[in-house]
Amino acid sequence: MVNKEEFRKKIIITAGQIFSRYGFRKTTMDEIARELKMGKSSVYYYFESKEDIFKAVVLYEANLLRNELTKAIKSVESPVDKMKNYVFVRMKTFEKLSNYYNAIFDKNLDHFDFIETIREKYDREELAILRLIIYLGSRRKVFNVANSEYTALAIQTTLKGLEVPLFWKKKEINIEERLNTILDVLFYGIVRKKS
Amino acid sequence: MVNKEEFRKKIIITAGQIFSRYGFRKTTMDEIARELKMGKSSVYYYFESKEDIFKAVVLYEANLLRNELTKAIKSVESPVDKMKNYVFVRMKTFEKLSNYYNAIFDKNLDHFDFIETIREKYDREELAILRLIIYLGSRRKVFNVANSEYTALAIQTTLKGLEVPLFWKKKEINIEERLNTILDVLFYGIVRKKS
DNA sequence: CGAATATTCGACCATTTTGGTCGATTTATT
DNA sequence: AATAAATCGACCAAAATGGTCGAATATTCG
Repeated sequence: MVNKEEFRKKIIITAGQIFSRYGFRKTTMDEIARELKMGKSSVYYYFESKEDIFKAVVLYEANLLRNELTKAIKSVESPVDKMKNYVFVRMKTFEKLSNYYNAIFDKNLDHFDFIETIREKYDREELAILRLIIYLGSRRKVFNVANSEYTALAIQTTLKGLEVPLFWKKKEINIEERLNTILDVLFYGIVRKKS
Repeated sequence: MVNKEEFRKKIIITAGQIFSRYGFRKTTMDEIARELKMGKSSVYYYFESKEDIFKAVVLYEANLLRNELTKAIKSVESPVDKMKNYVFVRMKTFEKLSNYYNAIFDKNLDHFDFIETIREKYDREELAILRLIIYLGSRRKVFNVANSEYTALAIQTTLKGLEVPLFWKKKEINIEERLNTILDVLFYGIVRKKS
């Protein structure tokens, strides 16, 4: 193999797909190896355990999410649009990164220590982004908030509340609609009233 | 328990949900029992084996499908509408009855003898329905076919071809659109040209 | 080339999981 | 109270599973 890292990535992606279908528990190392068309022992050449692969998958997805998010807020100028984009992309992307999502939110699943670490890290990062957007909006007199820190925290709480029902997407809730409503509510309380 | 049959049905429905999530193989008897809030041995009081439950689930879903279909063609009068409804409902319902669907079409899954039997039976029934619709349309001079039997067979083939890609619904194919197109094609070759 | 290194693989193992059983216990019926 | 219906926990043999190891095969490099 030309690049060992490249191969690890391939394993991560393939394993990620299987994990997202069956969950960590019900996914077999043989299954992963079979899908990769290689012997099980060969997979162990790249990762030292099943948990290790899962960890890499979750990390990979978490990074994906962060990239999407930074891209999303960079793509627009106004703070309102930044906030809108952030919420939308966060939601849409979460839908796909089911391993990251499940790892963090599914209580029934096995919980590893590293997940807590990752969760905390990304919570912190998210808070920083939100704080920045709010601060920017505040500076431009578009937002009217007393304290960026606490406001960011409040918004993050809202977003977290939004995550769980995501799992019930089977029901015919129009997610766009719902997001827009939430954004409206958010802005209605946040946007400086004219005059 | 008031009614033993009633309880069997409850097991069938619950087990059906789990089967549809994990497949036959990866579903555990303990899991089914746990979801039903009863001991595993109690489940065995109603069914004699895991395969037995699966059989019942598939049969149950197959019946559901048939009911939906007969209802659908009875709800309208014109042969064209009957045909339209039939194709639509068949498609929509298949999406939900994943156990029946998988049992029949997923080659990777374990295959039991009883599945073949069920498949053949419902193939025969479907053919009869199609034949009837075509015959009716033919009689009313709406359809123009030489032989109901063979035409029904041809349509069934088309429907079967449509089933497999259903599984790839992840892709953004607009299923309504596609169905309509197929129906158009179907009718364009079938409907008697005016004058 | 040939030695050293990287990669793959099949066979194997210890432990866990799992479908299924059984006798005992509890609950409902007569 | 006696019988039958239903539930359950403990248990088991067989299968599945995560992981190991040494050998085999490719690849790199002096």
